[in-house]
Amino acid sequence: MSDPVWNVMLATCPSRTSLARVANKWTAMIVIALSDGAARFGAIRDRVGGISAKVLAETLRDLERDGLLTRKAYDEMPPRVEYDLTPLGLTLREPLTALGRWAETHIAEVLAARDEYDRR
Amino acid sequence: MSDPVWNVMLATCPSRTSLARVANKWTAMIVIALSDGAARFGAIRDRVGGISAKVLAETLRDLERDGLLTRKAYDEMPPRVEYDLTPLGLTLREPLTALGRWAETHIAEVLAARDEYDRR
DNA sequence: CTGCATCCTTAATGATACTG
DNA sequence: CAGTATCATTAAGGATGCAG
Repeated sequence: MSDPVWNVMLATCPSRTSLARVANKWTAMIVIALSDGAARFGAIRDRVGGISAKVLAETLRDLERDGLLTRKAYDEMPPRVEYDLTPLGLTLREPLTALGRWAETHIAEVLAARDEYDRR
Repeated sequence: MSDPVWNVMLATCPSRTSLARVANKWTAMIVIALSDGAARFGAIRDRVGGISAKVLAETLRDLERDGLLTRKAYDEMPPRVEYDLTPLGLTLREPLTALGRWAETHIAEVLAARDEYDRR
């Protein structure tokens, strides 16, 4: 028996939920923030500019649930929690850092396009 | 004079707005839908399962504004409008189809991870 | 057919305060 | 430090009707 034929273009295909999680700016930035290895909650928050503790905690929980990263809480005071990409999460590093680089590489063209569009 | 050093990890960097547009499920699916060439509004809506006319029209306008696709309205009745990726938009084809394939390829692992997470 | 306008509902995010 | 809880705000999305 082979797998179902997953297709993200179908509204009801389970793979759609996965695309929604992965094609997401917070996911992209968190994966980028973890590209060099494990990091603590506070370090991730510092790296992902503008993210609130609430959104970060929620997104990290979602990513852990989807098997993209691990959460390791040390029983210390004050608390220390480390997040790290799983092997599955590591497979996202390339496509998502590529998207981040795309945004940086082409922003000048995008800004120019917006400017021209808005002048009409 | 060189360009500013764009960095999507900075909340106020203009490239962040570009990442937000590009790391987005609707954007990904629309780019995928246009991978084989120009398509009409209705054809895109049919290919991107579950998208409403409103969201599609809004997203297409945003993508046109950012210079990622062109919109060509023919003066006919009933109307016909064709959308096509620009050279800039074409550079997104690879990273975004890669994300779509990722979602389809790894959804089984993701579902298994969710299952295990939820059983705790 | 391809939208836009409107209204409505839901989801995402932000702000603040607080606890182990 | 790493969250959670709560409340308020904003953005995203859906439904319907209508127009060129």
